[in-house]
Amino acid sequence: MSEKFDAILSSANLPQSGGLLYLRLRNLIAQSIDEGFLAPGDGLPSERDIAQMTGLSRVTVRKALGQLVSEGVLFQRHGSGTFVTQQVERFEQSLSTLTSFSEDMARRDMELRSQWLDRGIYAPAPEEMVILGLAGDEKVARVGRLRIANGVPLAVERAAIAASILPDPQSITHSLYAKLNETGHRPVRALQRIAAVNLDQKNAALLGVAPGSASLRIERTAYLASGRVVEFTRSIYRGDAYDFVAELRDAKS
Amino acid sequence: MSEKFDAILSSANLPQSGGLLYLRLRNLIAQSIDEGFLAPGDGLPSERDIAQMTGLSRVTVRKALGQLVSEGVLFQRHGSGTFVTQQVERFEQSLSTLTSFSEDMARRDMELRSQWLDRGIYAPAPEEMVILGLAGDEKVARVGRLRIANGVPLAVERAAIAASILPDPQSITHSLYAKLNETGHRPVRALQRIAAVNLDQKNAALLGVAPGSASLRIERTAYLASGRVVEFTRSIYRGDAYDFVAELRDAKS
DNA sequence: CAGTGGTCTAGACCACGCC
DNA sequence: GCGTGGTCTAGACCACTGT
Repeated sequence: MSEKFDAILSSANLPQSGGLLYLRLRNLIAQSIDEGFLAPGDGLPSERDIAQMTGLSRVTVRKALGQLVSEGVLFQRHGSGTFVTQQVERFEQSLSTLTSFSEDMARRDMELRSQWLDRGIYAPAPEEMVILGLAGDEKVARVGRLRIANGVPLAVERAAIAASILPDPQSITHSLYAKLNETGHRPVRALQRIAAVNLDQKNAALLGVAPGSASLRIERTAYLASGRVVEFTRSIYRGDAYDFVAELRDAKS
Repeated sequence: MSEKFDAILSSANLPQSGGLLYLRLRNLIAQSIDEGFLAPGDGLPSERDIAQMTGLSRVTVRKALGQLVSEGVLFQRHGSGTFVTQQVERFEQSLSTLTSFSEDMARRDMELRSQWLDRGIYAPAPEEMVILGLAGDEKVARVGRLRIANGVPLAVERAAIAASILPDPQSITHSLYAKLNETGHRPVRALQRIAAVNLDQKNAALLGVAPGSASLRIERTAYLASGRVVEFTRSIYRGDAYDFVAELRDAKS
């Protein structure tokens, strides 16, 4: 198990030559993975063993490992060990056609699961009143889901819809858009705002990745043909699992 | 200076009650900022002072501060101190029209500067040969720039163009697209792939943010009217400074 | 229960900024 | 020169996982 490491680590004479110790160890491990000495799923020696092998303190070893964990190269399981991350399959989503997550995955032949985080009628937050154009006494339906494809959590999706349009959020079984379709409230147009954010602890736990991992926050405002706002959704997509693809055309043509 | 902190920190009796120490300190500071006790630009006491005030070790204080730094709430300057982050102005970019960074900023009346990272003719990498459709002996022009708007570094942009289209990259002064326009090689269509990634150390240093900060990596492949690929650009945009906006339409309409 | 990662301490020295 | 953050050490104890 750790003979492999003895070769990798001792050959490099870490304490010699210039540079910061934790960075040299970090690069050594990263390089070993790049060159295939360490394969995805492989376990590393314990932090204490690495410290002894390299002659570094455990704190310094932890700093090197911690940086690779925050970059998504390694992951650690309390009480179990440190391992090389399995590359997850990346998904693509178009930024020009308007489809829901469920429809998108069905087209790809993925096994999609959802875990309900929230599904009910609430008094609207000020933000929701403004965006959805709610009257003072109107309620809002909130639908929050964790989206899981082939067993991998991909996104946290929280939608808000006027209760007058969706009075019974509990009745949604699969697709929100399918439900809106039934009642003639399917949106025909949407604006999406995309930003990169570091995951907070709560969303990181839901998505099964390290806090601070890069993710895409997408705020979508969807409109009916009449121009009325029908849906406002704020989603968090795992950065390591999702690509968004857009086609641009020359403004002058 | 630190009387304010004495009140904040001592009133909370950190070492008492449950929970992890570094998280309690982290939350205490975050809360102080949320509630306005600490304003953007304000300095915090030194790590050693905070340690003494709270009765924690400096390592633990650093762990609490480090988490807030990685979230972009605080920033630290070596030899100077720890400060509350100034909110940077966010920029929006459309994902439906094809414009270059220079043109985009000029429209906004921003003072744009570029710092050259790279500008020359090279032997192409395999990836470049495939994407740009280069012959075996054809060279590639690389144009790498750090984009700075109103003094704030916003993006790292690295473009690759066939040398037969852009034989003299040194002659570019401002806009790459303006240059391509001159020689009749302006792209009319582009595909963009957008992903969220954690910044590595090098790009983080260029953009002036903490390593690990969330950023948007955008790979753009641009096409001439003839269908030939004219440009492949890989850019890194600061996540805290950029929103991308897309308009979606129903596939069925 | 043995081994793992997670937290925490009390020190030390270095590198940088500012006066 | 003095104070700041940045690195590093040698230990300790806790919490979780596996057998």
